[in-house]
Amino acid sequence: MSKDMPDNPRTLGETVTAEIRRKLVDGELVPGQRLSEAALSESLDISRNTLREAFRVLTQEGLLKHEPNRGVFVAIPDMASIIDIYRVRRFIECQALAQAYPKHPAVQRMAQAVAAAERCREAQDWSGAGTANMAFHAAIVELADSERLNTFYAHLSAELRLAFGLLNDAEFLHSPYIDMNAAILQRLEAGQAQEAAQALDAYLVQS
Amino acid sequence: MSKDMPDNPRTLGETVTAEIRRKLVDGELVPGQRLSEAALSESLDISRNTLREAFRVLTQEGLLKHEPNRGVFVAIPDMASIIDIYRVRRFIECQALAQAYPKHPAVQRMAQAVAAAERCREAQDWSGAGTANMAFHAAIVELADSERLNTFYAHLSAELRLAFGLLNDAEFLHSPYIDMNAAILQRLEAGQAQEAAQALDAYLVQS
DNA sequence: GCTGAGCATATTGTTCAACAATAAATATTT
DNA sequence: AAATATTTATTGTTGAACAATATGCTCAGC
Repeated sequence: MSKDMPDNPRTLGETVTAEIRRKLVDGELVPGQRLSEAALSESLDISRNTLREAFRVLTQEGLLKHEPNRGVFVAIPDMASIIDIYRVRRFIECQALAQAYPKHPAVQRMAQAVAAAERCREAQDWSGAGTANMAFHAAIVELADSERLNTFYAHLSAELRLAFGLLNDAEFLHSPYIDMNAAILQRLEAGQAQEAAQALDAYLVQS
Repeated sequence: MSKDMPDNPRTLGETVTAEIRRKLVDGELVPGQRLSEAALSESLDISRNTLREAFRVLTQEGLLKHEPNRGVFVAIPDMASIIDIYRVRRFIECQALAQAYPKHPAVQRMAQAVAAAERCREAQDWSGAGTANMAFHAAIVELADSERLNTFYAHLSAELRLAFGLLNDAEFLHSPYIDMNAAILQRLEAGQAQEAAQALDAYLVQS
């Protein structure tokens, strides 16, 4: 996946950063909530200093908001932010699709994501379908073959999950688009990159 | 400019982060160099804990590299990184240009950058010309109207300045492209966004 | 001379306790 | 009630301490 989120967190700071990040995207910490240094550090059984280092990283990722002398808060993705994220997604994903060549290894990952989503729909596992959908779009970005673009997209994705953590109608959001993803994949595999990009554009524009 | 680099650093940590960032892009700290916590914290007259917070931020920006239990080093932009950065630049800037509409406020900033670069060339101020060139490309990204894209590009830009800090043939790098920038601007203002994007593509592809 | 095991040393990782600086809440005065 | 002063809680920052780890060194043993 991405390089800036090591699988083996060698240091405690990295471990706790990953843990808080997970709580954020999983909705255990809700937007706007204030994160007290004293309370959280005791709750996680770490020192305040170590927690503050994690705060800086997550703030840089856009998941937290740091207001000097006031504290850190879970980022509140306002409408402008959501619009901005979708604009960037459209900007990046469409171009990645349009300039992709059909034999790219990421195409296989797109296919796997589509298959997984269809399996999840079968099993009524909408949460899993959502995850598969996100994997699909991440794979699209991988078509561009840029490490930096991938990690950037990972940050966007996390921010988006934070935004949609509350309105959790996962079915309404993801289910109708499983077929759309399949159609996009099909066109790309057929060498119709432009058409695939156009389909994705229509998909993202209405969101 | 960008929102993640406040002009009024309210906290000491932000101040020192900005200061180290400046030293990095100005070449006072060279790639590969190890940054001792003890030495730097004493040199900057701050505590180790505050310095470590700054380290986390700059590591997240890609300017430093953190090796657990070994220390932090100035990032060494290898050839792969430089290629990656140029790939992303081409990816983003070309699309931003292609989909731009000529009356966008950022066009004015592009024009200002071109004018400044020509003035600098007149005065043999190649460092200033380089800065103007960077402002030109930043303005191109602004055409896309995305705050996140802008800050992402700012990070790329800083990383690039870090990479080119040593091989400081600023004239060779920037001077020949002043006219190219002017040509791009001219085409964009004439409503020929596609042609402008193509010119930029050729420009970036050879780098 | 070379290799490897074990020890010494320096640096980072982490914690703790304290105090300064600031903002929010509360009380006081007009 | 409005403005001002004061209290209080939280963050900002520091310094010191100790644990954990990597590096370099010493010294057998061949």
